[in-house]
Amino acid sequence: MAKHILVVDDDALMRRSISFKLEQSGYRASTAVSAEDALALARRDRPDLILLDIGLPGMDGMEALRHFQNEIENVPVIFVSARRRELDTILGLELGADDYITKPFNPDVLLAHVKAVLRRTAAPAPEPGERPLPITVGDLIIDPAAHTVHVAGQQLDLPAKEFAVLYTLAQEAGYVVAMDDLLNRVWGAEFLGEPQVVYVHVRWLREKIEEDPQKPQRLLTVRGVGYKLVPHEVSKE
Amino acid sequence: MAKHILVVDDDALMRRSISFKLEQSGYRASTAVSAEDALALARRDRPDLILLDIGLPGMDGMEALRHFQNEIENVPVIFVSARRRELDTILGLELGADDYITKPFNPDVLLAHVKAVLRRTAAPAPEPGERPLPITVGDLIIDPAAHTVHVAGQQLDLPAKEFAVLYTLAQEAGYVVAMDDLLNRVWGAEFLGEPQVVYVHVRWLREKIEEDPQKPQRLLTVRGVGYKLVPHEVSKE
DNA sequence: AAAATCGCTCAGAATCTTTTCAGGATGGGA
DNA sequence: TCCCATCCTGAAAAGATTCTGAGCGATTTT
Repeated sequence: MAKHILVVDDDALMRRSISFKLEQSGYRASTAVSAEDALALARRDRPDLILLDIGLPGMDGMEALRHFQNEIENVPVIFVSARRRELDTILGLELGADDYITKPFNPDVLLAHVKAVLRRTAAPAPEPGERPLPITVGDLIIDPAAHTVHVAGQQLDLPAKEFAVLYTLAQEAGYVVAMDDLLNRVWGAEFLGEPQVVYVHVRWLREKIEEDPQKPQRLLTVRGVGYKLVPHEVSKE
Repeated sequence: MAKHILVVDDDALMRRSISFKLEQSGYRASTAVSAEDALALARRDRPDLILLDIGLPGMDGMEALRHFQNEIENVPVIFVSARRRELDTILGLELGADDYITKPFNPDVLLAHVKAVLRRTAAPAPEPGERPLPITVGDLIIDPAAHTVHVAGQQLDLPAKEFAVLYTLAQEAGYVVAMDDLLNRVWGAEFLGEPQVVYVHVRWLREKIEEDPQKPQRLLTVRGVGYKLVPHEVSKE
């Protein structure tokens, strides 16, 4: 069964080209010019995914998002932000969008996001209000909900970025996370700065979670590839 | 190896200064005066990124963009627009390019955008379920996701190139991989160096995975052809 | 206001990898 | 057996990557 995707954008050309691309890829696309229209449409014919432009006249994106999530059960929403505006994207994600993408974007990239979100939301029905679970890696416990980290029993306070790095690595515990991946996931795809930031944050992290930061046991670098977080049990005597 | 960037602009000075900056930063740049030329060139030598001027005579930017995206698989494109004015006209069609930048621009800013686009298009988020699986060959276990190798229970850390060689051989375990194949798959088709590098890496590898590097049991050379990786169970006493 | 924190950049140093080089071994066909 | 392309070896050069310490704004805390 073809997934139904609702495209909400006030720009006609945009609507047309997005829905063209989607249909070409086997989805069923419907379009709406405004959030109001979109809501009406969605109530009649529940979409599996909504592509929502933020810069809508009338009801704005944020508000629309709230309505969608109240009225339509469990609909993933991808924000499409009109300009490079970090604020939008961050706010959108905190408000509950499942993903975002900023214009201009490559149609293939859009498609990739659509697929990813559909896959992610399809499998494990995420209970609303369910908190992300803490991740344990050896004697490390990283709790994203509480934003806390425990190392060998001790609680740690980490700045936001450091936490994000650690959490990202923890999600792939045991596996290497490539430098680029790390940058994309922690700093976002729009990040224009130097990749060296990673070194610095890793260093600070190590100063906090490693016994001997010079000889990391938990947060290892895989030269030429990236970093990985591995379990480390305290050696017992 | 060095990423290939295709610069399309009808202004010679522009072409030269952009490609100079790119090459100076370690990229391989080629240039084209027109969209037609660019297409021809791109078909012969697939670029990793295209910097496309919008205000081209002849085939215009949008049309060129469409051609590129149809004909060249998955090529990210950055629009370079001559004026704010022009940009507005395409902002209506924000679908298509991966990024844009307006003239005049600071070369460093251009570079930052190039890097960012390459980064975000390079790494396809490694979905947890889609990690490459470890390969077992005798008492060797090669796990690309963790970037680890186990020989008879012992964990090994291998540098990137060595790992790549081993992994490539492991993928064809039991069969010979020709020298040329190995070079292509590990070093890429555009490798200009001496094929001797392979000997050296094989040697490093043998020193790590063979009990007696002089008498290889796992990584065998097939004279005149290449190398092969074969299972080797430790003889038990 | 001063002080502390955070995120980032920078440049030089330290480290590790990769390649090259030159000579020596080796093995298989003539 | 002899020869020669093919491989191997050790060492050194060349190249990349990562680590460090320091410093700078911006923001928040005191």
